[in-house]
Amino acid sequence: MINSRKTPVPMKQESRKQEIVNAAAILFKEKGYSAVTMRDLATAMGIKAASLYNHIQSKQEILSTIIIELAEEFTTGMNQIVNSDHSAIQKLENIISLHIDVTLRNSDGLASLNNDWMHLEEDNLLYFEKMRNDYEENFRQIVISGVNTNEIKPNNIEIIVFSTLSTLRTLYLWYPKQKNIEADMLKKDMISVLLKGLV
Amino acid sequence: MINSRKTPVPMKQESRKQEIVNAAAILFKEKGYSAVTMRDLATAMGIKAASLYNHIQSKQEILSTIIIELAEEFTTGMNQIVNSDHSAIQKLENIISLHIDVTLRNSDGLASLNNDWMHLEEDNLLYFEKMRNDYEENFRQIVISGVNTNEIKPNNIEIIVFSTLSTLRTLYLWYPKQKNIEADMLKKDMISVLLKGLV
DNA sequence: GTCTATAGTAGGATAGAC
DNA sequence: GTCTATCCTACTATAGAC
Repeated sequence: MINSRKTPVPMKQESRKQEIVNAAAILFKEKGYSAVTMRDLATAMGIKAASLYNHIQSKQEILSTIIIELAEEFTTGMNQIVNSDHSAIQKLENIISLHIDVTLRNSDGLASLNNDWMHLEEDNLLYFEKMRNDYEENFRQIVISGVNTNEIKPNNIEIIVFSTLSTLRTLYLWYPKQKNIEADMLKKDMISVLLKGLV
Repeated sequence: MINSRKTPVPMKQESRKQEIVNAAAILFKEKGYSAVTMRDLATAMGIKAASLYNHIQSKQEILSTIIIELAEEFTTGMNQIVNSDHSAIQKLENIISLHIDVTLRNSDGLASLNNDWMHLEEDNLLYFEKMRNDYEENFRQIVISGVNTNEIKPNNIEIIVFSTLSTLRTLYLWYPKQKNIEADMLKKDMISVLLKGLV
């Protein structure tokens, strides 16, 4: 709920809810959704558990806020890439770039997206699974078109899709540990390693 | 139920505990350690929760049985590879092979090793973390030696280590979905994709 | 080896005072 | 917006009968 007051306010509404969501993402990353209690979260916020419910409706709402927002970000980014008229290799480079951008902006939330999506309920679970499947299928089709145009070596398609996606999906685990690496350098090196190989 | 008789039987002791551990690994893979209850596990085994405690001491013991055994398997395998006199590339190929072998044998347990190790307690947590750090450091040193002998392109070392390990560590998520791929073919293709690149 | 019954604790969430 | 108090449910684990 954005701007739910009588007097209109310039910007940055609902920041208390966002603070809770951000704090929750950090805890979910450390222990997983199921192992984090509302009391843990309240302690991290410096308040009591009951007070959380003035800002959020349920623990489940926190999880879906984290995950659905990120999944939509990936979906939007992928759609732009798919609808561009770049080569397959350029599209893959843009996908790597997309993952790095999202990881820099919200690496905590990506932990939930990767490990706790199965705790989403009802419609949100179905919605997430559809976005995830579509994302993978778009990725696969880009790889296939790259093989067809001889841009990509004709290895087993599924292994290419899996190995590349698994690296991009676990960036969130690794990036925060790297102290002195800039986004542009990271993109360049990831493209080099993922697309051009080690040897 | 195997071997539940008065007369002693040659081999395969404690199989009831192993059945419980195996059933638990499947459930832990689906929902994570914290979200799986002893009632869930008992239902999967076709008994009541209280009956589980005739075979195991605690839920925690199940988790540590799954994880520590696998971690020791990786540690043993890595030590053999490190102490061999192969080239860096050959060592990396053997590491890929090790991961594929372990994944084929126990892909369910690998989910716990990857996602639920932080729920280990006390000594087991420290023991696990030491094995994991040592494993990564051994991996890193092999990559470094490969760069020094010009076997491996001098990209950012950490990116090479991270991208390769993240693919190998998430094999368990992907392999069971592949119907018609044999271990040898998988090894060959993984080596090709991970070491020689896509382009 | 499995059962019923239950102890003891901790979880998500609500009511109502301030 | 936060608090205290509390409800109700569900959890891990134990005791003791069969």
